[in-house]
Amino acid sequence: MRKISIDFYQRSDVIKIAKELIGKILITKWNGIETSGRIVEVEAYNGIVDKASHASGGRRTNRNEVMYGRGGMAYVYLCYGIHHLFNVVTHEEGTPHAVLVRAIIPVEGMELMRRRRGAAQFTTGGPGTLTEALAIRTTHSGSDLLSGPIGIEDHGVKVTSRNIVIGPRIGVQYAGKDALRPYRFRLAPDLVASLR
DNA sequence: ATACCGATTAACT
DNA sequence: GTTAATCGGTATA
Repeated sequence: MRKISIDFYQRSDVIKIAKELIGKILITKWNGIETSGRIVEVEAYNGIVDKASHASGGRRTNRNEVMYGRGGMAYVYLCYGIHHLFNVVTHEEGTPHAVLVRAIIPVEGMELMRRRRGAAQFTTGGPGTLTEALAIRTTHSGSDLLSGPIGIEDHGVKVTSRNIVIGPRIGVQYAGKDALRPYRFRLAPDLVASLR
């Protein structure tokens, strides 16, 4: 039940951090009420050299400014004008690394998440649906994961590299050869089933 | 000012 | 397999 420390986020290897985020608990707390889920799928975005990243080539805009801040903050942006996508900013200030959280397994606050999703049966298996379940919006971009309403905790579930399936990232065809890089990580399906 | 596109999703055929 | 939804970023003028 402990919040992940600042040192975890500020390391330089975004691939390693992405893998280690698998199995951790993403929590939001609004008005004293918590909802949470276990992270089961992520993607790493490797800074200015990564054509799939919003910071590709050193691009710096109002939207992605928080990526250039220190690790341990939330980067939330609007995708396709509809979906709020949540990222964990990593590395130290000045290096725009980030990890996109693509899927969670609901843990706490099922009823509230169900209501937010607006369906009798709801899923949190996509980057846009998990933010809806946890009520994360673009206005929360820049939120501090150590002191703010969005946080990540380690509840002691052990995940080894053998339990992680690696593949190319989704929806980044425009990135040329960078689209093929093995930067997508998900918990092995049998483990996902056992934790659900 | 105008046009095009995207780190997606749910509801179709 | 296809498509509408919907808006900020980016490029072009």
